[in-house]
Amino acid sequence: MTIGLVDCNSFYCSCERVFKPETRGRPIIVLSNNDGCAIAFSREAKAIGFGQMCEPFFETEERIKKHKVVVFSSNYTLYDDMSKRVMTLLKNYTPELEVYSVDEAFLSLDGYDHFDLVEYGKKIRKDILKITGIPVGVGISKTKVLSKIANKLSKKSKGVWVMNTDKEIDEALKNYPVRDIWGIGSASARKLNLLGITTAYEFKMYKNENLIQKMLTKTGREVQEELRGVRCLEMEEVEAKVNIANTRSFGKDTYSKRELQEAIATFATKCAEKLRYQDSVCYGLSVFVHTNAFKEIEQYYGSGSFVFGSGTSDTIKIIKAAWHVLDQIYRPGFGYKKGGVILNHIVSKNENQLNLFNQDPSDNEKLSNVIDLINNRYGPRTIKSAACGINHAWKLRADYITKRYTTNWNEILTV
DNA sequence: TCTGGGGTCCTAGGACCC
DNA sequence: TCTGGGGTCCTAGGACCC
Repeated sequence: MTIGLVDCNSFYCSCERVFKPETRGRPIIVLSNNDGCAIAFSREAKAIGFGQMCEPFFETEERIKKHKVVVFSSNYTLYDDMSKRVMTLLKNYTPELEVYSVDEAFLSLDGYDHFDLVEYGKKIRKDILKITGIPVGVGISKTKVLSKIANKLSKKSKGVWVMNTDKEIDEALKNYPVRDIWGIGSASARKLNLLGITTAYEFKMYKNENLIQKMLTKTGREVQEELRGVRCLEMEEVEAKVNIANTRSFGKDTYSKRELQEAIATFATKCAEKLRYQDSVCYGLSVFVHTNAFKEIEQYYGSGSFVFGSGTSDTIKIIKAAWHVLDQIYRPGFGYKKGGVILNHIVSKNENQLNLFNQDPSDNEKLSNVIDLINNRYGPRTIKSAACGINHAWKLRADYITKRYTTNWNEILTV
């Protein structure tokens, strides 16, 4: 019974660093969409006091200058591609890989007990670094929750941490704050503190399981069992998404309905592409727009939803529905700062039920598929609905964006 | 005065994650 | 001037059914 967790160190920063080797050893931060706030920090940046998730960028500019921090806008095209490379390599080290997020994956290592797991972890690290340029940490233990902890401890040693005996595990848990356990957030940590529990070890040993179930629900109870080495969270197949969203802050306050329509159409298009990519259809969507919550002005938050007669993944249909909702929620006079489209009630294309009373033949699957093909070959948005507009006055800021070195021939690295 | 019992389905909201 | 985005799971409670 062994599970490994491989996690890329400061992933976004590391991706940028691969193509800018001159930034080695220098503090790096990566900004969120719209250059709004800091979301990723290199080790050097953490060492000089950065690291607070979502700290507003403009409030840190002084410190950034002072420490000569290298700043990047986020470049998700690059990060996604680098992520795929890392994950593809990781498949070589396990019969079963669960990609948990863009920068981490669980490896089933059942039956590897006779291996020298520390050496195995070191090999994984070395190979990934050599081939992709991304440094990773490897944690190995009995359950997912424990391997998460092992992974965190790996960052403070040489990148690999294995704990498989009860002694090794208890020793680690005694110094591990309950708040830092995977699955225990601030609300649960507060409740556990009330019971006098502050370390992972105390949580593991706490005997009143019924109370834990009551206070932290099933989720919290499973975490407790996992700390005890009992597997509750299995390796999972990566399943199709149940909700698909595309939401953005606008670069400026937006008053014009026309501009909102363009933004909403763009979000809807993006959602529909993701939907088709996973061979699904949706039965409903919701749309929201709201004013700038940070300003002391009259606020308005509008949202509404739409239900389709039968499942669809047709971009045109989805845009029309989203606009219909926008018509209902738009109030003139407000400066909108944020908006989004969320698709829900998603099922596999094969399970789509046609509606007896509403057999809509306009669902143009072929058209959407051809558009996808063209956009895949010639670049995103080569062809799009005119509804999305051209100028994108609402567009976000990205003043420090790097090139798409690995996915676009025109932006390939020059040496 | 007193008001059954056993279900299912859906949704909103909380909590958590990266 | 400026404040991110995209997900999952669980539970309680309402609506509804027989």
